[in-house]
Amino acid sequence: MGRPADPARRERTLARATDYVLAHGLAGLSLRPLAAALDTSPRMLLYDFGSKQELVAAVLAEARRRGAVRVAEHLPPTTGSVQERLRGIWAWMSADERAPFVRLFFEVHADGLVHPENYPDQGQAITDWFDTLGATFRDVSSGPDDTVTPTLVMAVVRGLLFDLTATGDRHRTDRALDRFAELLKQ
Amino acid sequence: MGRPADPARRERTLARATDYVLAHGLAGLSLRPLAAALDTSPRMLLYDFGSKQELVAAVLAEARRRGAVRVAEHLPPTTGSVQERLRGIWAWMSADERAPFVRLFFEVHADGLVHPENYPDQGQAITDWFDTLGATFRDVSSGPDDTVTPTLVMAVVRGLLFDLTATGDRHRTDRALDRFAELLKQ
DNA sequence: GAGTATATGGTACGACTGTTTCAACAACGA
DNA sequence: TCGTTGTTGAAACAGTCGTACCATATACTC
Repeated sequence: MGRPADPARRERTLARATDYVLAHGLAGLSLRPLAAALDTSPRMLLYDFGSKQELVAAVLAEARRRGAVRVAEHLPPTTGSVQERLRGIWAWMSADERAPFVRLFFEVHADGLVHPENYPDQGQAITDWFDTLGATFRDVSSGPDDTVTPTLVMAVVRGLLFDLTATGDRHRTDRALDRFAELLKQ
Repeated sequence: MGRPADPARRERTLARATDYVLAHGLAGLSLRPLAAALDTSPRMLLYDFGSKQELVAAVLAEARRRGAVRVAEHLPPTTGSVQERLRGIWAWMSADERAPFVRLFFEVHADGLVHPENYPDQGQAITDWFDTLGATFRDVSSGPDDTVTPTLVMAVVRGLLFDLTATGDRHRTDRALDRFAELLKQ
């Protein structure tokens, strides 16, 4: 009895809040501007999420969920040469459409270095890639549970993303990835 | 005439403030706690630096200065094999003593992605490494002004640092660097 | 209608923020 | 001693932050 709950409201708010965080970043996030942009109120944000910390956690989970879906859609199984696969991963991750996601990625990592207690699953997010990439680069791995190849591939991608986002020099970073692909081929 | 100025005070404060930022990070930096830790007052910090923004800029310049000195001291010219040089760079950059510096490095990069206007020389800091590393890996470069090799080497180091700081898995990251060294050797 | 649970708005609290203002003190030359 | 310049403390200002409190509105069952 009583008024029926409306769980869709929270979901709708979460989706729009995730858009907002992807657009504006995590660092300066504040309830009042966020609420204003979402046509709601700080009161309702706390009503739905309990606290800012829980809201942020929900937003990050949602962002990661979106990213995982896109990755699953995009990464095909082992087809083509090593270079083609590597170039595909790089082209997709470094595309302009991924920029907000990449930015949030770096932001969370940096904040996690200062406040590790807030991100209990930070390591998990990194190592999760290994299952995906381990399968993709099985033919250049030293074994079925080779973690070294995925580690190196992801390090190159992340390191070049770091460079690209800081310098904007796409030509140089693209060529560096090609060089890595050549090295890996041998 | 009048009381003589004491420029040493500002220098002393800057040095200790840099220690503090390296220890506590940039994100939550606040004048009152900083002043308390430095046995001074917010009043004096603004007196010496004009504003918080200028103080931060001075601290970052000082941190970069310290880093540059250490790098210059540590990186010898081209001696030993490619693997030895690469392993030396990695061992030095991933050492525990460098952790505060690395953390600040990632923090500045992340903040620069959200507020590029505050870091006009962000790209510069990246490309500065090329002169240093270009010289160190001259024998595997395709030419005297090859920027691709330094870009790739730095991407691997930064990417693995990202991984190491997030997961703490030194064994796996060490092995990934070794794998890269083998690839580069060929 | 009453009863009840959910959903909101408005407002204020206490703790912070960077910065300013006003006053006083300290060290020098004349 | 006096004027001058550099230094410093205390307090306040105007703003923002997350959050709690209180009232009210809404939508349902009985």
